[in-house]
Amino acid sequence: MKVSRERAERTIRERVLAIRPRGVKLLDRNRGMARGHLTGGHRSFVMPAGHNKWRDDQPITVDEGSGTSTQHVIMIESADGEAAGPGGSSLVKQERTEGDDPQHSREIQTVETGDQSTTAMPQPRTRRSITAVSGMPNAIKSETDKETLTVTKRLLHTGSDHRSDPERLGLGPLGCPAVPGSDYLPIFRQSQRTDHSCGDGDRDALDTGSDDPSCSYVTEMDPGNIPLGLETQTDLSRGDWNRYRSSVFSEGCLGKKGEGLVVDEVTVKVEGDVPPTRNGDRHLGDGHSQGRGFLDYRESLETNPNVTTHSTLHAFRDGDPVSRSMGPSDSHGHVLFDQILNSNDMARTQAQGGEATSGNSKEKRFLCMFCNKGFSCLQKVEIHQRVHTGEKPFSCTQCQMRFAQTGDLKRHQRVHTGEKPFGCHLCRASFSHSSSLKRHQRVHTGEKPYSCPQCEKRFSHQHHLKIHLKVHTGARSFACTHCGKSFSERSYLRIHQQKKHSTI
DNA sequence: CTGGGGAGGGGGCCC
DNA sequence: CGGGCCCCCTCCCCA
Repeated sequence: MKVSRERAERTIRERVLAIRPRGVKLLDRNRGMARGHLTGGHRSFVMPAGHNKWRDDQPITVDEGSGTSTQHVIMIESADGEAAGPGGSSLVKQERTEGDDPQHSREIQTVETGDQSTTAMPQPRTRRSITAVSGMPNAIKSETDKETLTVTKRLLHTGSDHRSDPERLGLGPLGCPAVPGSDYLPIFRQSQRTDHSCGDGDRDALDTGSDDPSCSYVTEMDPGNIPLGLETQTDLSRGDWNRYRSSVFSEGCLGKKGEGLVVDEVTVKVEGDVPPTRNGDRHLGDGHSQGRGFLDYRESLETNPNVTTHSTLHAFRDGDPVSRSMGPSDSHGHVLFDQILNSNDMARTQAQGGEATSGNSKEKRFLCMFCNKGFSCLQKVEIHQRVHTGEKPFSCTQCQMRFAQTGDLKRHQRVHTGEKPFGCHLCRASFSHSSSLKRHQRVHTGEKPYSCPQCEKRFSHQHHLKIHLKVHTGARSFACTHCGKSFSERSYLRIHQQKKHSTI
C-alpha cells in the first residue's frame, strides 16, 4: 500500500510540476497534521471512498486572473483509504486544461463580482456535487441539485513553509499571542449596519461607522510565515451559508518544502435545497452515539450541497469576495448569514458574549468578523471563528472525529481510553467530564437549580426542565410516520415505533 | 402503553 | 490548557 501510495503521489507530483506548477491541490486526509505530512490539507473536495467516480472531465472553473481555465479533478484513493474509515486517505488533483466553458466564465464573473449576482445566476449548472461523503453510500447528490462550484485562484505562494498546523501557525500561546512579525493589525472598520453579523444590534458597540462592511485585518504577508490553510471540517450546525470559500494550500504531498502548490483560494458556491440545520438533523435522526450518530452527523455535513467552509485567515482582505458577500450590500449574504447561527447560538452569543464588544472594548479589540464578538487577542478570535467556519483542525486518531479546539480533542479521547478522572467523593461514580461530575453531585446535594416558571417544579438537569416545559406547552414535535401519533420526546416516539411498528 | 422524570455520555464553546 | 457551562442525546425507572 505504501508503495502504491508513493507511486500515486509521485505520479501526481510529476504531472503537477509538468502541467500546472501552481495550480494543484493535493489532499490526503490520512496525512493530516497528526502525521505531519500534509499539514495544510483542506477537506474542500472530498471524494468518498468507494465513490471515486468523479470523471476526469469534471471541470472546476478557475479564475486565472486574466481568463478562465478549466480544471479537472482527479480523485485518487489510497489503497488504505477505505480501510481507514470515513476519513480514509484520498488525494485530489486539480489538473488544468484548456478549453473554456462559457458557463464557467459566467460563474467566475458572478463570483468575482459577488453580491446578488451570485444568487441571481440565471442558469445554475446542474452538476454532481463536489462535496461528497467519505464512506457514505448515497453521497453523490442528486443530479437535480443545482450546484455550482467555482475555484478562484487568488494568491499564489510557493517555496515557503505553508504552515497550517495550528502548532505551526506561528501564533503565540493562547494566552495572548504576539502575532509573529506583527502580521496582523486589527482594523475596525465595521459598518454601523450589522447585516453581516446576524443582525445583533448589541454587538455594534465598537462600530466606528465606516462604510466598510466587514471587520478587517490587514495582513502583512510574510512569505515565510503565513499562517494558512487549516484543515477544514465543515459544520452545518454553525454555518449553512451557501458560500463556500476556503484557502487551499499544500506543502506538497511529499512533504517537501518548496514544492507547494497552490490552488489558493477556492470559492465554491453551491445552491441547492435548504440544508438541514444540525438541530434539525438531530431531531430527524434517531441515534447520536458515537457510531451511527456520528456518521449521520458526518453525512449531514458532507452530503449537503450547502456545506460550506471558510478559511478565515484569508477573509480579511479587502476586495475579498467573501467579505463582500458578507457585507451589508449583499442581501443574499445577509440571509445566508442569518442562517449561520441558529437561535441557540444567537442566544448564547448574546448571553455570553453579547457584551464583549461593549463592556470592555479596550480589552477585546479583536472582533469576530462573523458575529462581532470581541476578543482580547487574535488567536482567540481565530479560535472563536471556527464556530462559524467549521474549521476543525484537531482530529482524533481513533475515530476521525474532529474538533475545533485541542482541549476538546483531549477530552474526547477519554471516550476511547475510558479515562474518567473526575470521581465523586461521595460515591464511586466517576466521569470523563468535570461538568458531569458536578452535575452528578446534585444527586447527593439535592440541588435542583432549574425551576419551571409554570409550576415551580425544579430539576437538576436543565434538559429535564426543557422537556418538562413541553408539558405546559403541549409541544409534541415527534410524530410517528406510520400512524401520525405525536410525542413530546424522541425516545417516546422510538419506543412507540419499536412496539407498534417494529421499526428499528 | 404512555409519559414524566432522573441520570449519565459527550460535544461546543467561552473564560 | 483546564475549568466550567450549555446543550443534546440516550437509557432507565416508574407512575
